[in-house]
Amino acid sequence: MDLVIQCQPMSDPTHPPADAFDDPFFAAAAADAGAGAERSRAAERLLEGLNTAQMDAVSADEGPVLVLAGPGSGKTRVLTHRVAWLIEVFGVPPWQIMAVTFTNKAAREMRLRLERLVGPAALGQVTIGTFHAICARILRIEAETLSFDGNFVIYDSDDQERLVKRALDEMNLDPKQFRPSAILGAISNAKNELVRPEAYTPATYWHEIAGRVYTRYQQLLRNSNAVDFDDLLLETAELLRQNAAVRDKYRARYRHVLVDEFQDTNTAQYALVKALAAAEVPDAPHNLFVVGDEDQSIYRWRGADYRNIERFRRDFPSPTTVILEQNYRSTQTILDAARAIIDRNAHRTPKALWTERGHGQGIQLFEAYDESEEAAFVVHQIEKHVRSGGKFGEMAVMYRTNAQSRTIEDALVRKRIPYQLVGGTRFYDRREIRDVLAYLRLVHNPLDEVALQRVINVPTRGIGDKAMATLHAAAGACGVPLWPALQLIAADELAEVSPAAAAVTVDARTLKALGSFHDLLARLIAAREQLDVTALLGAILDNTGYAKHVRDGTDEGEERWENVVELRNVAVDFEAMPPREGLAALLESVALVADVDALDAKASADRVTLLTLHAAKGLEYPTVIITGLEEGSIPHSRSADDPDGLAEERRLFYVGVTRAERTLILVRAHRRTVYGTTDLREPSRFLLDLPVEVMAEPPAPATGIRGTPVHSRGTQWGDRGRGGGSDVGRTSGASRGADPRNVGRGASSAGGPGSAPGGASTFRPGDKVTHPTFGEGVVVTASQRDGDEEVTVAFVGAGVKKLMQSFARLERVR
DNA sequence: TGTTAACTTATTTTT
DNA sequence: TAAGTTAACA
Repeated sequence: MDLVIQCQPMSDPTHPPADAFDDPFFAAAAADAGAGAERSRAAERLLEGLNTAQMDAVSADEGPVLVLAGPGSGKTRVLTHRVAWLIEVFGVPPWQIMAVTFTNKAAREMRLRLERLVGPAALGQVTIGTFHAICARILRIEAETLSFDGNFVIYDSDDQERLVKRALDEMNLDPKQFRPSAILGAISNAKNELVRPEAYTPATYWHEIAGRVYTRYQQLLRNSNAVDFDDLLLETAELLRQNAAVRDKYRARYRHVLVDEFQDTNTAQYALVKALAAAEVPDAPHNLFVVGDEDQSIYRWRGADYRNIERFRRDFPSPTTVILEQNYRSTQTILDAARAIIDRNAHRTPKALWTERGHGQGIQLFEAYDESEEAAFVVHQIEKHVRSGGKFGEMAVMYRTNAQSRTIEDALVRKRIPYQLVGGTRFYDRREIRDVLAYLRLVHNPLDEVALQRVINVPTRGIGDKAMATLHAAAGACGVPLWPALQLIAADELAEVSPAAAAVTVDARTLKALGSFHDLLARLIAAREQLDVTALLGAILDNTGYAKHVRDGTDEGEERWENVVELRNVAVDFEAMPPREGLAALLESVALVADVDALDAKASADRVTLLTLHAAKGLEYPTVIITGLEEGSIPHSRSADDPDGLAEERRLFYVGVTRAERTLILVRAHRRTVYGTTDLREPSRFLLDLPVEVMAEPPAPATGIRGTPVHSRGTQWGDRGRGGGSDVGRTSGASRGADPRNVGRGASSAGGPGSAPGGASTFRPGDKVTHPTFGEGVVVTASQRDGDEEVTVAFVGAGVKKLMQSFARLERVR
C-alpha cells in the first residue's frame, strides 16, 4: 500500500525525502536484515530502564493507544520514547509525526528530551507544538480556503474583553447586567463546543443577549482581521470537518498523532484530533496515541472534559490500553494519602499507585490560629528545613487562590527568605508591553482596532473622546474600518465618499490631531518594509514618543522601560528574518507564548516556590506545604454547590498532594480574613479522608500547654467532622479563651481535657511563654483590644529570634 | 483633560 | 481589604 503525500511539511521548508513515501509498517516488515538489526538495537536502547507497563506503551502496535498515567509515572518519558520508537524501530519518517501538548513548556520539554533520543535532525522534522500553535499554522497555510485573511492577529483575553465592551456599548447594553467577562465566558464555552453564533441556542434571556453579543463580537474580530484563542481551535476543527481535500492532506501527512494531557481536551480539541486521526475511516490506521489522567483534570471551567477519554474508547474501538501505576516521585505514604483522597471520586478507572521508595515520613497537619500564624508556621518550616541542611529550592508552598500568597509573601519578605512566585502579572500583560505590542500590531495590521484604540492617544496627542467620536462617525458614514476612515480624514476626502460622510464635521483641532497621528502611523507602515523588527521597534519607540512617555523620571518609569528593553531582546530573535516576516513571527510568538522563558533564568535559583494548586500540575518538590485546607478554600466556596465542581476540587487537592516527593505538610487556619471580613473556618472535608496511618505522630505537647497537640491524626478529624466533641487542634491559648469568636467548632463544645479557662489571663512583658510550634519565648509587649489580646513574643529557638504577634495556643510558663 | 471620590466586586489560567 | 472602574469635578 503506497500513500501519496500531497503536502509539504509545515515546520520544515524542505520536502519529505523520496523514500518516505513507504508505509512505515509495511516498510518495517520488508526491511532488509541490516536495517532489522539496527532496529532491534534501537528497540533495546529505547526500552532500557522502563518498567513493563511503560514498555507496553512505548512498543505498542499500530492503532489507537490509550495510556492512563498516574502522577509521577514517567508519562513524558513514555511519550518521548514512543516518538523515538516510531522513528527508529517502526521506521516512520519523522515528519509524519505530530505531538500535541497544552503548554509551550510541555512542548519544549518534549523537544529537549527527544533531541537526546533521536538527534536534532530527526527532531527538526517532527511537528511538536501546542494545540493553538499547530492550529495557527494550519490556518495560515490554508488561508485561501478560509473566509478570513491569513495574516490574522491573535487576540488574547484582554483584547477580547475590549471587543466585548465595544459590542455592549454599541448595543446599548448595561455592562453591569451583562458583565463582559461573563459574556466572554459564554462565548468561549460556545466556541469550545464548536457552536458558532448562528447555531447558538440560548437557554435564558441572559444567554439570548450573550448570543447577540457573540454575533457582533465575531464581526468585530473579523473586521480587525483577528481571531481569538478559541477561534484557532474552532476554525481548524471546522476546516478539517468541512473541507475533505484539506483533511485528507493532513491525514496523509500526519500518520501518527500523539496527544499529551488528554484529560484536558475540550470538545473542539477532541474533534480536531479525531478528524486528524481519521476515526470515521474504518480501514485507515488510527495511529492515535493519547496520554492522560482523569484524576488530574482540573480545567473543567475552561471547557476541558476528562470524559473525552471515554469518548476516545468509543470512537477508537479496543485501543491498546496501558495503565502506568508505578510512581517514581513520592513515598508510599504520600501515595496512600493521595489514593484515599481520589478514591472517593466516581466515574474513574481506579489506579493503585505504588512505589519502591518506601514509606518515608508521615504527613503533618498544622492548625494555625489564623492566616498570619499559618504564614509564621510556613516560615518556621522553611527555616527548619534549611537549618538542617536543606535548600530553599526544595520547597514549595501551594494554595488555592492567588490572593492567599500575600500573607505568606509578607512573612517571607520579613525573614528575608528567597522565594519565587509562580503566576502573578505575566510579562505580556504589563501595560507598557501591551502598549508597545499594540504599536507593532498596528503597524503590521492597521485594521487592528483594539490596538488602534489602545495607542491612538498614548502618549497623549489631543485625541480624546470627541476626536474618537468624530473618527467613529466617519468610519460609520463611509462604512469602513477606523484606519481607512482616518486616511480619508487626513486626505480631506470624506466628502467624496458619500453625502453622509460629507456631513461629518471635523473641526480644525481634531483634524490636526488625527492628521498627525495618521502621518505617524503611515510613516511607520512604510518603514515596516525596510526595517528589521528590532529597528522597527526602535523607530516606534522614538517616533511615537513612547520611550519618553515611559521614562518619566520615576523609578517605576525606569522599571517599565527595562521591560520594554526586555521586549526588544525578544525581538532580536526575529531580526535576521525579512522585515515583514520577522514582524509577523514576533507577533505570533508573543501571542502564543504566555511566559517569557528568556526571562525566568531566576527560576533555577535556590528559592522557595509559591504557587497555586493549578500551577503546580506537572511539577514536583521534595517538600510540599499546602495551605488553607479549609471549607471555602479547598473546596472553594464557588464550587461547593455542585458535585462536579466538588469532584474537581478533590482532584485539585490530589494534584497538590502528589507533587510531594518526601515531605507533605498540610496547614489550615481556624479563622481567615477574606475580603476584609474574618470568618471561622471549618477544616476541609478532604482532610477527613486521610487515614490515620498516613499521618505523622503528633509531637509531644509543649510544656505547660493545657490544650492539645497542634498536629492531629486523621480519625480525630473524622470525629470532629461529624460533630464529635474532640478538641483536637483547638485554640486553647489563654489569651483567646475568653472570646467565643476565637474558638473553633470542636472547641465550643464544652469540656474536653484541654478546655479553656473561663477568664482571659493577661500577659505582661517579661513573661515566659511557650508555643507548641515555636517553643519558648518571652513576651515583649501585650495589650488588650475588644477582648482580644495582642501579644508580641520574642522566641529564642535554635539561635533564631522570632517576633510574632497574635498567638493562639500561647501558654505562660510558671 | 487629568484628578479625585464613590462604588463595586472579588477562583482556578494556558493559549 | 484592595484593586479596579465609573462618575463627578476642577
